[in-house]
Amino acid sequence: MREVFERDDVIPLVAEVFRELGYEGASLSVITQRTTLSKGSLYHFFPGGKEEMAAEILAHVDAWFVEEVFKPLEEGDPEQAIARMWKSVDSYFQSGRRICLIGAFALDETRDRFAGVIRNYFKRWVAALESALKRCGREARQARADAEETVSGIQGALTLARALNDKAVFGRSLRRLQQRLAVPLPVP
Amino acid sequence: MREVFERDDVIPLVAEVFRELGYEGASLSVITQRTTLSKGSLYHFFPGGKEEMAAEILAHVDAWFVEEVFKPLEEGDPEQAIARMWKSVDSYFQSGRRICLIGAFALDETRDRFAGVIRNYFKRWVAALESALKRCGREARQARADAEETVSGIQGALTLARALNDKAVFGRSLRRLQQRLAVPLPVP
DNA sequence: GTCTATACAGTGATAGAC
DNA sequence: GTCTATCACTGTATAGAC
Repeated sequence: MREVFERDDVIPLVAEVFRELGYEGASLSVITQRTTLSKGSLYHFFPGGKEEMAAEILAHVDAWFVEEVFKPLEEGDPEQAIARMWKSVDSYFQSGRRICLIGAFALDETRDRFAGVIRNYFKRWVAALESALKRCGREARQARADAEETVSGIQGALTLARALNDKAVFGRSLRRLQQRLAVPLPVP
Repeated sequence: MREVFERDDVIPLVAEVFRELGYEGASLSVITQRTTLSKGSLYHFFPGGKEEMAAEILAHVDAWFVEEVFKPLEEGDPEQAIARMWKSVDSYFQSGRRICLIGAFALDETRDRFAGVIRNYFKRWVAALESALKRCGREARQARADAEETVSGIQGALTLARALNDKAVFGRSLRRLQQRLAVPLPVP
């Protein structure tokens, strides 16, 4: 029995390896095991090797957030978009069982390789949320501060949940952040 | 010219390499360069190799926080201890230029090797802060929530500052967290 | 598009001279 | 306590058969 893969089938599998082991820790031998693909096949899909795999995955994750989270925040109904963000974040990070690959890459020298993507991802998230908050009627300075604090808080929650090996921490943190972000509707 | 090192002289140097490159990324060849010590010498100090180096460093960092932050929070005047915590955190993480080694280790499979230390570090930090907040007169549930949120928030701030390559983010986040934690003194 | 076989640099680690 | 020399092994990457 022999399976035939598409490039896009491989990406999520490899992504999970990077998430679990980090860039340096994700060796090709582990990747071959998890994908059930040989090195030859992997290099067929990604001639640039490991670095190309990681770049592709980061672009993939980024694109998902752009469509699912950032664009709605930027363009859609702000309150609906914010509610959707909380839902997407909780499900994407599997209620704290899964970490943020881009956030993890930001912490070590891996950042240097992918500085652009990493920076843009977080920059756009903060800016998109800030925009939505302003359209909710929040004052400009406050919107900026709250957006930054929220994105930062999500990353912190992921770290702490992982460190304590307690996904409940993630749920609690998310709920606190969400509550703080909920603006009281302007009194009619 | 030939330098003679003590084990304790080496630890901070190696620690910085781990912080920058992560556990897997910190190769012995880099460590020899940064310490100016040969592999032979390193194995003289750390017969257990890389894993022993990392364990030693984690214990070192942990001990520093215990003395500088946790114990004061647990035993000392709570308001003074909290003020001291903010100062220590800002200076330890060099206002956002330096990341948290223990937090970074928590994110990838390195966590599995050092799960105990990592868990205890964060657990004790949260508990110590919670204790101080209670002694400040805060209600128990609120104290717990605020402690968790603060420690989590610091980790998030480190991640975001690194990702955006903007240490100002760290300063702002720290100030916001600090402000939220500041309890209004009970009205006399 | 998949595989095996292979190249060869770099890895963590050890032995032994000084 | 320091070094150099060397070890076996795994790392990424490539070539070529099917």
